[in-house]
Formats: sequence, structure tokens, C-alpha cells
Amino acid sequence: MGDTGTTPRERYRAQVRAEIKEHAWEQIATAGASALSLNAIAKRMGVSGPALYRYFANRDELITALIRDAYRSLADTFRTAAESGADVSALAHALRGWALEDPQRYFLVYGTPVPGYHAPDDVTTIASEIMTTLLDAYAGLPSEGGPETPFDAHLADHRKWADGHPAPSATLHRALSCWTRLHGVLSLELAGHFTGMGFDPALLFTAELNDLT
Amino acid sequence: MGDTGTTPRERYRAQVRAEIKEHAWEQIATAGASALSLNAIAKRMGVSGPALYRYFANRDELITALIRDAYRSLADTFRTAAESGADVSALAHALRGWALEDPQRYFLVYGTPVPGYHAPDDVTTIASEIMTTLLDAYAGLPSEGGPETPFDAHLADHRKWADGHPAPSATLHRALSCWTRLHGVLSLELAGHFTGMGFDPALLFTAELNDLT
DNA sequence: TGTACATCAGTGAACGCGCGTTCACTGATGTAC
DNA sequence: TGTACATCAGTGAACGCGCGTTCACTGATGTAC
Repeated sequence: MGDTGTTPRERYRAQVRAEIKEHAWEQIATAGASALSLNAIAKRMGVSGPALYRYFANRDELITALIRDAYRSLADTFRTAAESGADVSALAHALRGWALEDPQRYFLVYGTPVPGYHAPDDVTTIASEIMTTLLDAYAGLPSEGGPETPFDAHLADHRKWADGHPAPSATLHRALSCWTRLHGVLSLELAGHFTGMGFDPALLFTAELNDLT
Repeated sequence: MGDTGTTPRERYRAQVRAEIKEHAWEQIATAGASALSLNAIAKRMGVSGPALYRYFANRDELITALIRDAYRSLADTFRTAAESGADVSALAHALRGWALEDPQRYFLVYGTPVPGYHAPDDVTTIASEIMTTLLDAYAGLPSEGGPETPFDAHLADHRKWADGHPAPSATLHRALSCWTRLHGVLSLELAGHFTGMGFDPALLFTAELNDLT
């Protein structure tokens, strides 16, 4: 055990916070994020309701922390994969694996937005970190010789994001297409819109991916 | 006013049911489906809470009715478009228009599923009516000469849905791809994942569509 | 090593709230003769 | 056209529930001398 420079009390706090989050995820997996209740978590932990207020100021702060963790978790999955030399295809499968691991966590990030809720700024930062990893994977590929599309031209003029990135707009376009296509299959699959159709969604995912690289 | 063969009381009931649903949609647009409350709707209508129980047995039945109406609304939009000779591209734009009209309605159908909730059978029927309209649009096109993909082969063996449809598996594949790609752009756009990136999601949607026809 | 004090985790009572839902009822609307 | 009866929409009181959150408190843990 390395000395992390934290006091025992700080370590204890971090541990309890983590335990609370774990129970929160369980509850979300069972009944959806909108059913998340501090009291219910406390009951599961064998602790009184108000005890949790030592660790999270209120329900909203807990949810925000969960959202942040979910983004962070995907960003780390991506970064780790990229550092091991993952190409676009490997990144795509990492995304799919991450989503299947906990569908409700996926939906907390990419599912129905709650009207009025605004994610904090740092979450936006993590989101663009994720996209950048994918973009980098495309930037490493030889660029396809196709003609410039109207959307490429539009991107050249309007890319506020990835503005400093060296990749040309055509590459940014490819990364965006990839991103949306993967989420198209994933979100429909995880929401159960393919059940009863007989085919294996994994193969559709791969088929989409093959069109993309 | 044509005689619909209904009694005044039946017409009144239908009207009040519709009014309840309208208020429900407003509430969903404002605070999301999970915040839907019969009492709140009643208050908005200037009526006591229990009054609504004359029209819906309980909260779940109201939500189910809303989901059914949402599916029906999209199916009608699609059917009407198809009957006016819409091609794949026109259907896609009809889908987009429908989604933008009321994003929360879109998410009620294609958004985060509530764990444990199972839509009734007739909704599944409407869902496949929608897909069939798209498939028909593809079936009317000259088939592309590309080689058979592994997923085409898989579909040939496992297409439980559209089993009786004359379209070859390659066409079914194209319709499924189209469906997932459009939803990929739409769901990310409506959830706000493109905000701050600067580009116009409508153009990405069209760009995806151009790859598809 | 021992004592005095400060910090802080967790408790239990309490608050007000809005929810879904039931029930016995009133009064208006429609039907049968 | 008028009366007697049945239907049914809506009311108001009431139920139990679980929620988020506050507060004053006890008791354990850590710190300073």
C-alpha cells in the first residue's frame, strides 16, 4: 500500500463516497436514474438517511458525480485502448464493450436528457477528450481520396471544436460519422429495438464499422 | 361535422382523454416523462385529482397510451409520406421533422428505456409497420451490385422479422443501416451532444443520408 | 504516555411536500315510458 | 311534453407512502501539549 499522502479520515471518506456511488449504480440499473433516492441508498447501506449528507450536499450533486464518473470511465477506456495502439475498429469495440457492461450507465451519458439539467463544464471537457481520441485514430490513417463533400466544406468554416486539431475537415467528418453510426446501433440495441428481429446486433455493429474504415 | 356513430357522452370522454394527454405532453416536454404526475395534470386542468381516474385507470395506463400515440404518430407520418411517393431521403427528413417537433416524444420512443417496463404488443406491431415503410422504400430502388456481406448472409438465416417480405437480405441490411445511422445523428443531436461544436447537425444528417442512397 | 480539546461521522426526530389511489357522495346528463 | 329512473362525471376527504432535507444531539476518532 503506497502512502497516498491522505489522512485516514480522508481515505475513509473517499471509501464511503465510493460505496454510496456503487449502491447508486445498482439502484439505477434496477429502476433507472430517475428513481435514484438517497434514502433508499442509505437503507441499503444500513445507515440513516441524513448520514449521506456528510458525503454529498444533495441528490443532484450525487447524480452529477455519477455522470462525471461515467464520462471519465469511458474516457479512460478509450485512452487506455489508444495507448495500447488501438485503431478505429478497436476503439469502436471498446465503446461497445463499455456500453454493454452497464447499459444504464451508457444511457446516463447518451440517453434521454432531463430538460433543464445542465452538465458541469468539466464533463464537456471529458466529452471532447473522448472525441479527440477517436479523431486521433482517424488522423493516423491515410486519408481517403474521395471528393470534398458539402459537409466537409461546412466543417472547414464552422468547426469550433477541434479547431486546433491538425486533422483536415474530411477526417473530422469521418470521425463524426463513425461516432454517430456506432451510437445509432448501440442505442437502438440497448433500448431493445432489435429484440424479436432475430439477427445479432453485434454483427450489425461490425457491419457498420466495416463501412467506416 | 359527420356523424361518427358515437353518443355525445362518448365524444365528450374522447375529448377529455385527449385534453389530458395534451397536458401530459406539455408536462413531459417541461420536466421529462419520469416527472409525469396525474395530480399535476389535474391541477393544470382545473379539476380534482381523482377526476382523471374516470379516463385512465392509473398513471401507467396514461403513459402507455402516450407511448402508443407517439408510435402511431410516427407511423402515420411515415405512411402519409410514403403514400405521396416519398423516397428514402424524404422519409428520412420526415423522421427528422417528426423528432424535432417534439424531442421528448422522440425520446419516449427511442430514448432511455425504463428497466422493467414492457411495451404492449400492439406497439411492437406499429414499430414494425414503421420499419416496413422504410424497407419498402428501399425495395423500390434498384439493388446495388456490391458483394454480399457477412451480415447479409447472417440476415438471410436469421431474419425473423420481415420474413415474409420479398426484399432480399441485402436490402434489409440497407434499411437497417439507414435506420441506425439516422437515429445515431438524431439522438446525439437532440440530446445536445453537438452543442458547442459549431457545425449544423442538419448537414451531418444530410451527409449521412447521402452515403445511404 | 496521558490528558484536554477539537473535529467530525452518524443518529433520530421532525418538517413539509406531492404522489398515487380509494371511497362515499352530489349533481348533472341522458334514457324509457 | 313530462315524469321516473339510471348512468356517470366530478368532488372532497382521507389513506399511506417515500421523498429531500434540517437540526440538535451523541459518541467516536484524531490532534496538541
